[in-house]
Amino acid sequence: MPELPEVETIKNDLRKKVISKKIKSIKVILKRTVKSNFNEFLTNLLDNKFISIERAGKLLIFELKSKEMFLLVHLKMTGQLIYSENGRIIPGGHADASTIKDLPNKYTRVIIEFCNGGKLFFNDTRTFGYMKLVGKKELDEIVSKFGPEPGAKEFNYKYLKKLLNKRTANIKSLLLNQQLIAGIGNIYADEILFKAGVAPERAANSLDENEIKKINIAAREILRAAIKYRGTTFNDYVDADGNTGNFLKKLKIYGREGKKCQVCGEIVKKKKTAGRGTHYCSKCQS
DNA sequence: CTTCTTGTTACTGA
DNA sequence: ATCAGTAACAAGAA
Repeated sequence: MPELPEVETIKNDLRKKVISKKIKSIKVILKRTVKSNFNEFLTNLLDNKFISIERAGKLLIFELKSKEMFLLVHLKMTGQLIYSENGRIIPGGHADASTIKDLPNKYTRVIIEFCNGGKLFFNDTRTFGYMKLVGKKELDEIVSKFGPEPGAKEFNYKYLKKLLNKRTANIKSLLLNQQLIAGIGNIYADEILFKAGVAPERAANSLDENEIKKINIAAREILRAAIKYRGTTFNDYVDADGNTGNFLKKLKIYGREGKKCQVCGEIVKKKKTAGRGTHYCSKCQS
């Protein structure tokens, strides 16, 4: 489940690999993955090059050199973007062994080939992810809908307080709302609330100053640490070299249902909140 | 066989 | 406007 730290890792990896390389060919294996007009998609990308890669929440934005066009890539739950040269994955200089053996594989939906022979594989088991070409105006509309990211200056106590004050919804659903805060998904929402000591079902407007501050700080710290560890691989996530992330072993609550809480020893529980599987410690979180 | 998994959008009824 | 719940999308794991 790529969330902000995973998409950030891929972005940083790909910047070193595909910027300024001329696009030689595009192979669209599953048409439905490409949300743009098919011929437009091809003609705008061919012989073009990416000049920058940015990220808004969980959305990747590849800026194209000509025509002020942008390639958007959303990985949704199972999407992967893996770059390889000469059929081999180029190690990015970090420890974990690659989990990807064969490329393309049965889940490869799009291949972008560059003039140096390098290929960018878009794999996606469940095919919810997409690629889409947009102009500047449409890009701005999309990006303007995202709330501030936990790492941004605007994401401070004042912002959070104002946001939560007037809302009765449970805090977890608001952490997951990309229009309010961009980049948090199910794994990090649970981790943030555990670290903050706040129960996921608490009504946002019932949180006191101290709890809001704790959530604010926990969000910043957990996402920063997860980026440092190159993200969490729970199921499908790999970085641009096909390597798994290293934050899984740092998770304190997500996926630990039935195990002992690492802080107090209570059994970690799981239930559905905000429509998602939600892990929590009934002793540490209230 | 059923149930569960999740990012996002859409829809319902409150 | 906000909210909780659900479906949809899809494919695999358990």
